[in-house]
Amino acid sequence: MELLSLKEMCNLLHVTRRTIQGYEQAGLLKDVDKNKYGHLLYDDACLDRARKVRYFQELGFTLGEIKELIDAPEWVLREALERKVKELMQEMEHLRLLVEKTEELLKSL
Amino acid sequence: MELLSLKEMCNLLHVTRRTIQGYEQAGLLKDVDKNKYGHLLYDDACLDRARKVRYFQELGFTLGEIKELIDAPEWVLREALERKVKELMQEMEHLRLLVEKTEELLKSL
DNA sequence: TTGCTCCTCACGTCACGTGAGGTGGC
DNA sequence: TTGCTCCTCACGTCACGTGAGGTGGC
Repeated sequence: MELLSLKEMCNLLHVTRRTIQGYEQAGLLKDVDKNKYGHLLYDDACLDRARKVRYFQELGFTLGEIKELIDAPEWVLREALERKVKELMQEMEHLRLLVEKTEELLKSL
Repeated sequence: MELLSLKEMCNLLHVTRRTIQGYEQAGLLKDVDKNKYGHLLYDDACLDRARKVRYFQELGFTLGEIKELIDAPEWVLREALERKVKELMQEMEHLRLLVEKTEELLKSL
């Protein structure tokens, strides 16, 4: 199996090494091995997992919440996602009003 | 002139005293007086200013950016707001796609 | 004296950013 | 030896949260 270096992971995920380190500190991710120079190595399962974390973060979950969700049974995930979708829709509506208000303000400047 | 207590400010703005303290530390707000017991007092100009800060925060500006903006000439404000509106619209589009993707995911669960 | 509210520090939190100090192949 | 990359701490940042310790009127 081809293993990925930390740098390759970072490039694929568009994050810095510090972000990956943060995931490790949060107990979300772990290198599968190190090469003879001590360089960190990851496999495809790690990559998938890191992508999942990224996706949950985009949805607005904290790393702590993600830790509870990422290996949770499906109904837990489902409920969390449904709640989050509602929150995001409210946030979008809030942003819409804010943009509207700001465009009015810009006209009056 | 009727002065407002810190508590009244907080209630009107729906923020905690710590938030107001943060504004003061950032150099954005200052009490106009203290009563004989040392309690902080604010006037209507403070309230307006705090509301402005809140509004800028909702738009996504940091306290540091707000410090640059709040007393800036109109064209500086205009440019900043126009940029921010564009950012917010991109963010809204991103959220829309994210919600769409998540609703698809929910169907498949 | 007790209970309540207000004050001013000041450390904690979250998700990283940003060096510091050290290692190993080229 | 120099330059480059990688490593592991560990303090810094941002906008507050959350006590700690002290004051004053009731």
